[in-house]
Amino acid sequence: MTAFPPTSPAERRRHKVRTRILSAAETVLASDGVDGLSIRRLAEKIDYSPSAIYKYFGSKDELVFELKEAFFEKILERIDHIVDKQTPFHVRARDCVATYVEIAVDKPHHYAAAFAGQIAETGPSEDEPGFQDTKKGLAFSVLKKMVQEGIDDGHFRPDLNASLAAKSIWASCHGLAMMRVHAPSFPSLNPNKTTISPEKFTEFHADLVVRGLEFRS
Amino acid sequence: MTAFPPTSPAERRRHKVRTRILSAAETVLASDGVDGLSIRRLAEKIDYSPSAIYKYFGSKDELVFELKEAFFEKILERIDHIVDKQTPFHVRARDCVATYVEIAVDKPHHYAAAFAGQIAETGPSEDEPGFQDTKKGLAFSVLKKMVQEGIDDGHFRPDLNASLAAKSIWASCHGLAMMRVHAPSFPSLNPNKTTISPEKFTEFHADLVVRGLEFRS
DNA sequence: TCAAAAAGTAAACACTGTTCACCCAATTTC
DNA sequence: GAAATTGGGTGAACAGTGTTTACTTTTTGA
Repeated sequence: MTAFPPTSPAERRRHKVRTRILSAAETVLASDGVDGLSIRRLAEKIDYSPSAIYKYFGSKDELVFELKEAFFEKILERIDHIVDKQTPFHVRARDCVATYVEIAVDKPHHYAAAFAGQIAETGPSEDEPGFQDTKKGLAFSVLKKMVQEGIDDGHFRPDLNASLAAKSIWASCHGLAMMRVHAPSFPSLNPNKTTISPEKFTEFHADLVVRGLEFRS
Repeated sequence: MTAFPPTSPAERRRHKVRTRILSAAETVLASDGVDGLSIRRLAEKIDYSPSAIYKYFGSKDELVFELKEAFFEKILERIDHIVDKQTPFHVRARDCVATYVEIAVDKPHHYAAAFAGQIAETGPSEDEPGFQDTKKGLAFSVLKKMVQEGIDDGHFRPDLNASLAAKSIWASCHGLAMMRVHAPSFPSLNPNKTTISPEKFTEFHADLVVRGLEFRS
């Protein structure tokens, strides 16, 4: 259990090495993905032996998990920033969707890795032990709060369950993010006539998602 | 280039071995995912040497690609069957979404593998060379046709572009499918009060997706 | 029948994550 | 201060992986 912030020189040194490993891993992940991120390659980058890594991380998965957490923390910050703005509600809502997707596209390997754990691993299933505390979980609760606001203010259907709606939104965002990550030219590159930039398409998608929730008289 | 259907005894034998490999691979993929699917394990299962596999498939990726194609063919069949039904439009639309997700959940490893290729591989980006011919591409065109029908019949907004709308729908389906694949208890297991079955949630999601497209006076 | 082509194989290459026994230096305890 | 204990760091090994190469056997076609 490495204390944070580090106090003793020993802990401080340990923390420093840990950080060196993590930032080396961060670079490799960004450029070559989780498959290109090998312990040996990491060790070489920081001039240690491969086995040394295991004095700091129990396994590769554990190491990658920390990278994912940091990534979601960054997403969380960006989204939080948008939610706090004083722009009209539907603009904020659309911006959240669009921003989420753009971050994913910006760091495709990070995003893919974040959701490519072993099947049956921790997805955004609320109330699973620990999920609330994870950065992913925090991001979700922010989203949920905004949906609740939309319901309370009459923008969204009053019969909506905020938690379920938020999950549906997340799923829709996730889907587009994945599509764009795995096919950068999505939705199209050289089509019949439907020439539209990925960014524009993301806005279009965001609009549809929000529309689905809106109250209609 | 193995001809199909096979004519000569040689080709017939070759085809038989190929099929044996594929069906062994199919079983392993279903139970242990693409990571558990190793050439050596496959070879052992069919009592061949590992290198023998390479006389039938150029690489593991090539082999897996065929499994994915077969999988999408199955999806296509199911969806096609729904589209052809004479039920009300919005029922059909919702059923398509729900069915797509349920198939994914039914064969989680298949679905995950189908979309977990190298980043920047073939996603549903129309008009990329060959995409139209792939099973994935075919499935997409079926979806697009249904959306067009929805527009023409006044169920959907008349200003919609069928191709873009179809892609948005697909993204939303894909997102939920991925969520449910990676977190089987999604949307929730033991929540505060929001007890809802995954199936019910999928219906809810499908409903939202369709709503986003609907015409409102 | 005999040459050519195809099918199948063992062994190796270059990787992977992980563990083990060991060494050495720093820290803690007496 | 000396002895003992901890913790960082290492090389070598284990058990895997996809793939290639050289080689042998079988089957095919003229």
